[in-house]
Amino acid sequence: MASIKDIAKRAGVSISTVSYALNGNPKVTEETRKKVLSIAKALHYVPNAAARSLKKRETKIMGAFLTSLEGAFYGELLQGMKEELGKKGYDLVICSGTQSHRLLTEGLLDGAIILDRFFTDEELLLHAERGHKLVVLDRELRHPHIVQVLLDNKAGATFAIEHLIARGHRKIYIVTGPEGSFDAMQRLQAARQAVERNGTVACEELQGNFDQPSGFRAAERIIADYDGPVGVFCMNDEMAIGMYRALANTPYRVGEHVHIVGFDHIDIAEYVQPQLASVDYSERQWGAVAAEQLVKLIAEDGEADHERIYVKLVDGGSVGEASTQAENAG
Amino acid sequence: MASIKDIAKRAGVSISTVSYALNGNPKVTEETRKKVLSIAKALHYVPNAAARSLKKRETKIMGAFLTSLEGAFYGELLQGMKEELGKKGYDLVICSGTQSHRLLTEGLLDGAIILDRFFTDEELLLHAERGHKLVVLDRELRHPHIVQVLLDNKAGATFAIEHLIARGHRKIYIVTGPEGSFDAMQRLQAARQAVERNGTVACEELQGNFDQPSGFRAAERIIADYDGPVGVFCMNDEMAIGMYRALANTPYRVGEHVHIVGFDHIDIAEYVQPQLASVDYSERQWGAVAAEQLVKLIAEDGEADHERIYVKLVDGGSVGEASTQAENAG
DNA sequence: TTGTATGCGTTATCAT
DNA sequence: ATGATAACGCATACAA
Repeated sequence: MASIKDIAKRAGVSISTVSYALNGNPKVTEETRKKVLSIAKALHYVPNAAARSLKKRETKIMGAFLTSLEGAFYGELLQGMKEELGKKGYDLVICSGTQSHRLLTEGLLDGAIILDRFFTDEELLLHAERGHKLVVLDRELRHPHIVQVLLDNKAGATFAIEHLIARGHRKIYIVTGPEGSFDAMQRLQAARQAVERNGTVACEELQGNFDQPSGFRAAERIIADYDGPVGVFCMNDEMAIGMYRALANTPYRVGEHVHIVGFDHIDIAEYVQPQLASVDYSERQWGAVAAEQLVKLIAEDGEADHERIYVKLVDGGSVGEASTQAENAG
Repeated sequence: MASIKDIAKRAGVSISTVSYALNGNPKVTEETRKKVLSIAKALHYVPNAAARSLKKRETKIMGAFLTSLEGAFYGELLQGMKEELGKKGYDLVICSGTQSHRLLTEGLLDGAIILDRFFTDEELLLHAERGHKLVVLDRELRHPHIVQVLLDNKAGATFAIEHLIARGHRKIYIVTGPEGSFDAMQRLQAARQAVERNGTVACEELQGNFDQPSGFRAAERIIADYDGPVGVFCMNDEMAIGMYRALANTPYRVGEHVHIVGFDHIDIAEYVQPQLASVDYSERQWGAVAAEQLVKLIAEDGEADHERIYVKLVDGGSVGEASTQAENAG
């Protein structure tokens, strides 16, 4: 509650002298500087963020916007952002839900990283148009104040399909992501191309939406039509896990009857039996790169570049050779 | 960038009229109100958070402080907070790291929920003393401006130990949590009591710190001394998972030679084989209750109550009957 | 080296 | 019903 005014009174100087002393301005005497600082400490003085940012027109706070707080997925990503931003003197806050979009527009944030389908492109472009800086992780958006740091979805999906084909699978299911998802769209497009490049593969698409229940339902569909080993590309690991759960109650075995590749290589992928083959990338790096570009965008005003985060396939027992022995389950 | 001043100019009225119109003050004519609103929309007017909170001395933003952004643990908890706060007109931001503690002190937040061992008690008490409101989830702290919403750790630990004893185990290990952790301390204390209440049980404590590697190391210790089936209470699930990993490379089997109970009932607990018995509670409810109390504390100034979150034991194959057949592994 | 004065955008009090 | 004005806490250009 103590303000520079209170300090000024106690120190017998003016508020500007206090301000100078507090901000290390060399104009002030070492003596008065010390006096002011000691009084400030005694009064537990803390600068008021609202007043300072009203004046300086910056907050030194960046925001990360997520579609949801749930799921094991974002920890490393956020950690990567936080560390990188911390080095540059920024704090990071995580926001979620359309209600919190106001934090962006009301000027509480110096910049933001977006991984949130609840933002419309129009909303983001309007915000950029008003002079604010953004990094988008989940869409392609061209604007001088926006930089994209995108996963290499196409490479990942291609790896996944090619892995299944290399293991001899000629019947492949693709379990897709939710309608609005940019990642899902890119993965689907690349997966289709990979299938088509190989004329002999039969491919069927099942609608999913990145959560476990949708993977569970997809598995039920696959079982209903089962007449021999199949490959499945689940466009994320959550759905693959849902599929494991569904198959656990049946005579069908992962890696034997149903061969699964996921995407994201989340922690659980390492613990399920058999281990889930999945497309992997460094979440931490993704976050760090995004943060780095955002700071650049703000500091150098427009000199930041779009970036791509590379992926690789991590093998696992969830994909075996397509063999005719497995035609009958159990 | 447009301010009420700009709107006033365009509308040919004073800034106070604009302010009234924008805030729905009935003193202003319906006609001018409409004009002001339409101009505001045309100018993409957004109120400036810094100016408003400088004046009103509130931000309508609450903060949740976490020790780390990593780990699958906090999703539901935060969701519970966000939903509850949203209903009451508050936004929630998630913060982590000592650097971000400034957001608290600088008045950017109307209140905060603390689950972060990097805060010292002194720091929190000082903050409360300055008039701010806090809910703590990870310590006991008595102050008129602080309310506690704590897990019933003692009941949980007691359940865990009693479960092992009920299954016939007479040799029990307790894998503890990190030094500073309030939850760990409470669990340990209750576990010791539960053991002592039953005179015939041999008990040994192994130091852990809530992460997987420490569970892994504890398992190695247990194996080294193995001479018959043992019960293990891992004070959280992460360490239990680490133990699973360690045992996977040995002839010892979970639920046969080493019988494990965890705490938190995290998602992975359902996917490991055999399923991990663990102390469960509703994260979502925990978050919602914390949020509710925080709002109360701010609105009614001191009329909020300390709350306790109840727990229950979820059984799993990780604990079987203590049987002498299992004395020799493999 | 220090003090005075102004303005950031808003709300709110007091006139008119 | 509307306008002029002060105040919130801080930074800073300018005066002394």
